[in-house]
Amino acid sequence: MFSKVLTVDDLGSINQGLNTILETLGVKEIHQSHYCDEALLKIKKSNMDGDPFQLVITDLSFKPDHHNQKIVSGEGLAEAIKEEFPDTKVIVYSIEDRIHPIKRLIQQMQVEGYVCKGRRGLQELSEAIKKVYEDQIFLSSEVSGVLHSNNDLEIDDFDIELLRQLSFGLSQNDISDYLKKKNMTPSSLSSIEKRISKLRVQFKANNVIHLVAISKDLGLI
Amino acid sequence: MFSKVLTVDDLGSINQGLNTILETLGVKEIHQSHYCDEALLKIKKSNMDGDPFQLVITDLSFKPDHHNQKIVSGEGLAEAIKEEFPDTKVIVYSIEDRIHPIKRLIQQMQVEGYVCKGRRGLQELSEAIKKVYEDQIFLSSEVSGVLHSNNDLEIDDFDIELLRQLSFGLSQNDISDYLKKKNMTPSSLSSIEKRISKLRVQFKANNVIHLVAISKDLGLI
DNA sequence: TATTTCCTTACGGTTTTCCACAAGGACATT
DNA sequence: AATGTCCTTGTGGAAAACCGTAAGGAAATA
Repeated sequence: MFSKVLTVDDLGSINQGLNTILETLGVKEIHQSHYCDEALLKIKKSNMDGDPFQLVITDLSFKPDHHNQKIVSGEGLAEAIKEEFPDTKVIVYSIEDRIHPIKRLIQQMQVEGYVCKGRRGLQELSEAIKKVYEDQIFLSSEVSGVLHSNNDLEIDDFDIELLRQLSFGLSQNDISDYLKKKNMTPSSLSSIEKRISKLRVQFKANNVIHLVAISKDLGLI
Repeated sequence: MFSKVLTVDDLGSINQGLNTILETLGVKEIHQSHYCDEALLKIKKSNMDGDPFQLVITDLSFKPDHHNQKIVSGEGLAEAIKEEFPDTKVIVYSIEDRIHPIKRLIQQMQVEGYVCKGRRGLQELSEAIKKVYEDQIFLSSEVSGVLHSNNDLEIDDFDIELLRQLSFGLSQNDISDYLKKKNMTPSSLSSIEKRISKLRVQFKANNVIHLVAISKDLGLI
């Protein structure tokens, strides 16, 4: 079993349930952080000392504070960890149950596990830790369909940016001008119409309002 | 101090931090529920037995389950409690930090306190319990501006319904027809345009897409 | 009763979105 | 070189949204 684990959340108190799980599994050293920046520092230090954390368990959402933090979310933390210390295993443990952000964590950030907080959260977290220790990926039963549902596989960064600009209230003409100014392609009004139309078909949206609402519900934007 | 308190969340394990707070404050009887329906049953029973819960502390979001529940959210639970047992104090303790849902809890549901989960969550919860015991209302510092910001005071149920229908992809014409069919007033296309225009001004939205996006961010819909 | 105010409804004109079709260019295959 | 495919861009017309103006009606006020 892992011998040195870091847990990161913004509870402001020790997370007793989580600690108990880790102790039960035989983890010797259990450390805690309440801030992402502090967590990353601890991880760096442990690596410099030659005694790195083998596993990091982090929440996703951290409330802002009077302290200004560079990293403000578990997603950012996961990204930073995987960039600098790709061998450190990461399990994300959060209330989030929307497909897209989780897919992003697994596919882009390459985290080893995702567990939904909730009724079976701690049980699943225990399973997740065991699986990850055996070099497997673990996904909560609630979101196990994430990797197979190729519903939004063909949605690229351009689409996301398009949806974001739309949700900011730009007209399709505005977006076209914006893209032309930045010399990005495609930028024609016609192309933008086409993309939006494609997205609307994919998400079965009646119009752009509906499309943006769906995108927000899915956590796409 | 309260002597009999019920806590409701879907953690699936005892919430040790919360229990400790309650014990420290001198609460004798601490009960727990993991489902809203079960919580309401316990409250009913305690009232029938002549030994009612004096305070209920509940989360807002409960993950659905294989059990089908009548009440699926803390908001519904608060509503049911206040309807049937208006003397029972209710404090909501949740991650939610959007203004509107919280305003709704305080103003519509008449709950006595709202505490944001987060860094200072448990400390604030302790303060909240003491305040509520003294017949005062308590709001987390994060959301203390809620009651004064009269930004959306003049938004009524019609507006909400309008925004919801828009987010479902109905055209303004569709909505007009829908309202006419239900003999609801106003129902004319012109009135709908007017309402939407008013909302757009209030929220400084460039178009309906923007308006719906903002409404979703605020938790209005 | 007369007046004011507010809300609903209607109408016309402009802008934007929606949609089908078509032309041009980049790239790979034959 | 010729062909086909994919992507980008353009065009035109119908539908919907946007915006100002105005008429009608209900309730409150004088």
